Amino acid sequence: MARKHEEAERCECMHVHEDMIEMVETHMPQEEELADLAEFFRVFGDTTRIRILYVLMCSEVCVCDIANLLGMTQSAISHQLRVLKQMDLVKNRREGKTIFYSLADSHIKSILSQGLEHINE
Amino acid sequence: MARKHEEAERCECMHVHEDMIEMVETHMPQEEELADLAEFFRVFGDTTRIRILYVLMCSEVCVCDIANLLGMTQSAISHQLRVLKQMDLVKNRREGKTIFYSLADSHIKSILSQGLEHINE
DNA sequence: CTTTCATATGAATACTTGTTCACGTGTTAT
DNA sequence: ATAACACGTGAACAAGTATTCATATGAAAG
Repeated sequence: MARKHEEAERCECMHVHEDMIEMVETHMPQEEELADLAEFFRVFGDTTRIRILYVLMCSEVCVCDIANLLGMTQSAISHQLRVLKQMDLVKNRREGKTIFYSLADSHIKSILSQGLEHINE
Repeated sequence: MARKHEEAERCECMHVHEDMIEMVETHMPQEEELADLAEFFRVFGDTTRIRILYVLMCSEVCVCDIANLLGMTQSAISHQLRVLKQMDLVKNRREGKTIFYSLADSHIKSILSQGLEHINE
């Protein structure tokens, strides 16, 4: 989503100290890392994906079960599982015709609960 | 983002047990809470906003300093600060003509570093 | 091989979102 | 009052995204 922002017209003021600029530039992650970080959090920015993650917290389940539980089409779930998989939030396992999905990492739960903590003041 | 999904055509299979369905439904947060949660994480899903947060981790700064530091227009920054403020991630303070922004909450840092932990395996 | 079932995927569409542009607001100084 | 400055904001546009629809893949059964 970050668009162009090449040469922005800047105002004249500059309140920050020189060492502050230094400090910001040393603490700020690299551009690529920032992009990865934003992409990571964007995955949590959708209720369907969050609901899928909450289902997978309870149990390993197949795609069509998730679709049933959430009242959505298999296709929609499959598309979102792809996103979750690409970000390494879920993993899957084949058993005959069905494919079972589960959480890839246990600290996903921790991130979600920290989010809940914040919105509940 | 989350669109209609009223009546989805569901496949016939149902692998999950009855008590699993029960468990999912008791652990899944309410619809409104899920929406708030997604909205919260969506704020972190943009590199500009993340960069602003990293700047504010270092120091309380004014809008135009952020614009200068990030090489973007004051307007773009102002729009994003509004989003951050609405989600209670930042607070501000007026001093004459300038308005200083700072982090509203210290555990924002914790959420960001957990994100970094994940993407660095 | 053909059919059936569970899942994946590409294209299309409606919706969302970040930035820019122009202008409005509020404060300080002259 | 007027000008200058820092910041906020609404409209508009481009780019991104979630879902649907139709179809493809891949495995098991007949």
